[in-house]
Amino acid sequence: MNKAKEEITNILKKETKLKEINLEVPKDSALGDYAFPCFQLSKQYKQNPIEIAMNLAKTLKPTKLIKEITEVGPYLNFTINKQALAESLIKDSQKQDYGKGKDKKQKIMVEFLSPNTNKALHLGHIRNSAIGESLSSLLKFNGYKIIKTSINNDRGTGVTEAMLGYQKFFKNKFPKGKPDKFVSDCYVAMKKALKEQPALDSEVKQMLLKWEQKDKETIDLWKKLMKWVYQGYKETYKRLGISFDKEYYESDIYAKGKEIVLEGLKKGIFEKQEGAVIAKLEKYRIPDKVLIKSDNTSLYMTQDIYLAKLKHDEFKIDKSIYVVGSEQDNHFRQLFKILELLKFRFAKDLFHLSYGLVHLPSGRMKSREGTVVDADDLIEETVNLAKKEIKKRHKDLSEKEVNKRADMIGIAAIKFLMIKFDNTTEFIFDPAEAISFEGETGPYCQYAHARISSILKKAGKPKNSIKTEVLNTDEDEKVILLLSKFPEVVEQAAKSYKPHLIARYVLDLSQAFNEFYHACPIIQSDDNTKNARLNLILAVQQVLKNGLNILGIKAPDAM
RNA sequence: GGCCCUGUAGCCUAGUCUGGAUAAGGCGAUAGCCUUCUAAACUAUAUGUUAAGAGAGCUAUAGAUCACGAGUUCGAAUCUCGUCAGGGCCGCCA
Repeated sequence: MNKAKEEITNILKKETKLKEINLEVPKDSALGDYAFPCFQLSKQYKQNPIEIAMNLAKTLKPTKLIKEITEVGPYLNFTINKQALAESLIKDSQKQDYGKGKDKKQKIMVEFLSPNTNKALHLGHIRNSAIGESLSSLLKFNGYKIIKTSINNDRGTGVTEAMLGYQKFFKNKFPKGKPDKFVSDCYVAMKKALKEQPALDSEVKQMLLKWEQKDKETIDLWKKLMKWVYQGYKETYKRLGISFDKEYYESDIYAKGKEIVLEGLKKGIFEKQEGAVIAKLEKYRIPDKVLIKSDNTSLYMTQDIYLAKLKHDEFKIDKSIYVVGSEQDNHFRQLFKILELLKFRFAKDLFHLSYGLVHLPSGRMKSREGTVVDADDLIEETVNLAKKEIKKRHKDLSEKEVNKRADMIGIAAIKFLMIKFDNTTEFIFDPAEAISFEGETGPYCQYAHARISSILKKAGKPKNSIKTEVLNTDEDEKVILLLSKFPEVVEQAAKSYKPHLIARYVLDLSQAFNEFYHACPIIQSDDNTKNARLNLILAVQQVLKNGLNILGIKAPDAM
């Protein structure tokens, strides 16, 4: 909480004896910066809220930080003395660790991306990883120790279909372009063949069986394809800034978990029906779930039970977050309930961060039909557009520099688009919006940062001592107030696992800065004002950078 | 059929958890700004002038029955119930 808000809370607590003070922000900033609605006291005081507000306004005295306390109807409004607030704030917020939370001494594991390794990454993976990465950075910034993980679903029907597709249609060929795309081609070709000749299905089953029996030829083929896929992924990960502390592989653990389930069966937690082991969950208003198939093989769920335990055993984590799309809401409700029934202590520390699917204008993406937006293509397209824009503005940059900037800007545009909505929001992917750099976009925020850099470069480093009283226009004050709120925003976003709150904040700050920039001369002002404003924008620059960093977006000095 | 999520200007969203003042932002539309730090030319070398261009900038205006109906409350976009519409999931896929 910033100092001004803290002071208001303390004053009100002392006066009203309330334990919790819920302050609001007035709709109109002319009314004040914080408001205390007095309705909540009217029962206790047996007075109407307007009178209470009047009395409080008389009793409470302004302080150094609180310039004015006024009553407007039933509201008690507080106007902050921004110049006083700015005194320590500007210095504080120029530091790299401004907004950082205290060390929470807790370890959180964040699982995200978790691709099926029979195909290249698509648009959905971009949203997933943008959320996963930004959530991880956010929690880390807030003081948690973070372990990022992904489980590669590298076996099963899909992977086998890609393998058979390779054998049937691409035998002895090698990838020409990006190797994961080549594997996608094998998969899609096989899917197409299966549609035309459903009888081929038995060949898939046979090959899967051979794989499970560790038939050498089959395993070699599998290894070959997986190598290609990971080669391709590695490139995309690097470009998007995705990294993991630990990667799991379904092929290592897919058969495990059965023991846990069988033990549960023995204890009567699960039931056997028609040869399959089933968790009866309907009394919890969750659909029942098969845990071991009647052919005695396991399922994704079986493995997930094991993996949940493995994560806790291996890393001694305090919390486990799964970033997975909303289509699997039920899967995780089932998983968490099952783990609870099995009496694992960590069952209460699991959280499914569900996010809405990304649709295409033509409908839902289906990779088996090839109707997806490929991740690399999307990046390429956006980066190319950024390149054009850069060349329009700068004629004398080296090709290398243009490419570097274009990468930074294009990827910022994509990531920001993926994070700026609340995670539950589904959206229809509009290519024009993805490559737009105006309005509520990543490049807009980057531009604010770059602009500040360019001003500072021209003006030089400001002096340390600041006369904050000159920062007295509406625009100055708006920026100061926003700067003071950054730590609360981080806290709130981390608490609720909502990275989009950071995106919103960065937008607000960029906007406030741009308004300020247009209204308030900096370099042309008198020395005191110039120095104070340079210090102010230095603070804005740092906070923008901190915010963008959390979102996995680079803060450029020029663009 | 059951369960979960969503419904806010022409369009996209924030706000909903934790009820509070005139419902906020972006796109698009319309009308402007022409610089101070982007940028060209000129000479009078100026915080200059000029035609233009550019715009990851800014300002203003218009645009909302917060899906609909009821309830709770001093007060509802927000909580509860119902209806409608869209999306997702529903025992041996992930």
